[in-house]
Amino acid sequence: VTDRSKRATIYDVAREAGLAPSTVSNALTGKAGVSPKSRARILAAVEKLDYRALPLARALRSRRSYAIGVLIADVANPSFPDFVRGIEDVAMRERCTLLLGNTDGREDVQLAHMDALLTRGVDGIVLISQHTASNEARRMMQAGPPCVLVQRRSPPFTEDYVGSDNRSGILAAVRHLVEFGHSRIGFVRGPVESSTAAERLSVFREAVAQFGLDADAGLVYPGDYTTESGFHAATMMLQAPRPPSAIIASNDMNALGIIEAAHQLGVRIPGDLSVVGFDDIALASLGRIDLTTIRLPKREMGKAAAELLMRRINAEEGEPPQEIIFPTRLVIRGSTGPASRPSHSDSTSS
Amino acid sequence: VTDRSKRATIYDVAREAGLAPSTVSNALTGKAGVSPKSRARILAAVEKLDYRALPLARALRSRRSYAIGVLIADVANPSFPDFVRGIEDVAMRERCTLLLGNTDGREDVQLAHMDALLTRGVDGIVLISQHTASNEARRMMQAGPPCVLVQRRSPPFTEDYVGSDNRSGILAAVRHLVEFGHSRIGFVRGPVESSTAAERLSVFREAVAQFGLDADAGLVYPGDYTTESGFHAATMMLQAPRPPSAIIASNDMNALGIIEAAHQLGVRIPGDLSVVGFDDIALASLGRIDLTTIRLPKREMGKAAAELLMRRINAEEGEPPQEIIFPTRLVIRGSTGPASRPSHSDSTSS
DNA sequence: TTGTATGCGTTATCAC
DNA sequence: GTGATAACGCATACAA
Repeated sequence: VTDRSKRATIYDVAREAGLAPSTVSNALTGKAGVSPKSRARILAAVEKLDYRALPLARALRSRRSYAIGVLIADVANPSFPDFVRGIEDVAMRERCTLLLGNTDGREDVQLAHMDALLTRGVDGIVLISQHTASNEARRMMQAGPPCVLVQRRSPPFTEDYVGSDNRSGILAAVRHLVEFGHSRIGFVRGPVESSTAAERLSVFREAVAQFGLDADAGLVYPGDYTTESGFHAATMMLQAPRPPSAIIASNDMNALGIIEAAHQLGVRIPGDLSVVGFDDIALASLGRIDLTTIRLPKREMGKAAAELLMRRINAEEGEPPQEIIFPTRLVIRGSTGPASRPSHSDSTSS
Repeated sequence: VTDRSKRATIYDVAREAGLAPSTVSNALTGKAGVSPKSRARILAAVEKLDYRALPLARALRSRRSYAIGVLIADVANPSFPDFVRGIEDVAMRERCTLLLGNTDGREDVQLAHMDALLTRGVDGIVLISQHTASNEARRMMQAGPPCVLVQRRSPPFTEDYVGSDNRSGILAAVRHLVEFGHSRIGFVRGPVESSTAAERLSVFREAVAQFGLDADAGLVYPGDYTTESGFHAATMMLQAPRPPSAIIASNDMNALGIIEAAHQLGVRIPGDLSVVGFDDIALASLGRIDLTTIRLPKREMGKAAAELLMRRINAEEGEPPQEIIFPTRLVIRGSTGPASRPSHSDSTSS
């Protein structure tokens, strides 16, 4: 059906329909100024020859590839599929194909991918949690086709952006923990390059001040979005002289690491330690995990990013960069509970 | 850096180097017959103008796109990233880009994706767990560029294939359970279209006969690879008059559903029920999950599939289809244990 | 409304 | 070893 070697071209269709190639092109690309009669003849010929325009050639000529690039920091994070599905939703509708790149959070890999995408003539790019601060990255975003940033950006905020309301999310989480009587709350911060992680941290610090919680510097642990990072952070924090009675993770995968560390140290959840995640991945609701977390409407965010991108692609220049912030919602499950009486006793040593 | 409008073309390089475009092309694509001197001049010009060939144009002319398509049934399955990474490993080395498609296990979506990929001129396609039986699918695979199937195929087995040794995996699992004294073993079978699922089932039946286990038809439950399916299957089986004392899941995600159902029914694992998964996703090793499972070398399989595909792409026709089967290994964790004395008592009703 | 000619950036062909 | 020139398949001015 699709062997390139003996595939019908627009010329074949033109001949079959007794019209000129340009007319066929006009008809097929939906341009006005083709008589209904000709259009019908062309459609018939197309049907008969099973003609489909070659995207390659079309893209070369028209500078429109009907392909959009999606760069993701970590395919293995369960949040990713949700974003992708949202993007797919609109991509399919717009007859676009997705080019996927996994960057491992490394800027060099990201730049290489971006270069490959640009050079392939994608119509636009969705950057999910990618580096945006460097000159190199900036230059690419400006020189190339439209870009929409998701969940990470850098000042000055001159790009289209889809993000989440981290402020209310973190505040809700802290308030929830405070209501349970927690006053020593640990916090695993996400990657330093992540604007989202930075925002969450700053809001957390605000909340600590606002609610009069322990502002111990040791309660903020540097990390990233991985399970390993959560494991490591919790292992350290829980074995410190005065361990926290609750920890807010950088995200759900991170929280799984925290839970694992607690498990290995014999620290019970939520008895000895409350844990709050961020994202609300599907696993969080499993009985064995039962993670209280801050839900992110990931699919909707992906969809919004793609919609915005399509608008940029189809529209004239000029509109100022847009910023779409999605609300978050605290989903309370079994990983959070009342703080044990005083400041809870020292956990078992390793 | 990459604005298409004022991007250096091969003509610019040729002018800069004082040579002809075709010579530049020859030099850049590594063809023999270009003097070292010219080559150096060309390289210098390329450097100076920051020239990079446009893949679009290159593909149009040379019929080689340096892009390969990857179709996956379910991006949300944690196994998927591992396969993809394996594919990526070799794709990057070969300077290929990945075009990703998610098919949801639906054949119509799959065919649409395949059409899009073919029509985009990808050099090859890796089909992970896709439909391969229909005429339509077959025709596409034959008419188009090379295809490599992973984890699912249909007779007659005339395509390149990368799979796993399901036989020894299932046998090891059953033996393991038998050693624990289990004699009523449940089995959730994967999607009917999956050759892998079918093979596992048939081996399971063999094993049941071989070890003289209960051959109750109710112990084989139809399902697929999802968590929901596992949940549903386990909910039914555990509430049946004579529930199994162990269940082998269609895969790890499926096992999570089984564990969840047990959790909700108050059935303890492994006290009342042993569970064995298939895949060994990262989560399986978490203390809260602790799933005994049959490990699949996913990344290696992805890599092997990509390597095989590259060979097909670069080689002349003629070699017979190849089949690469990877060994599996039973990883014993905490979700399996001794069978409770007799045939275990009825579980709590919902 | 339709047709003609040309260009998109590259590689392939075949002279030189 | 090198260089004109013609494709690749389509879209776009512009002429008819």
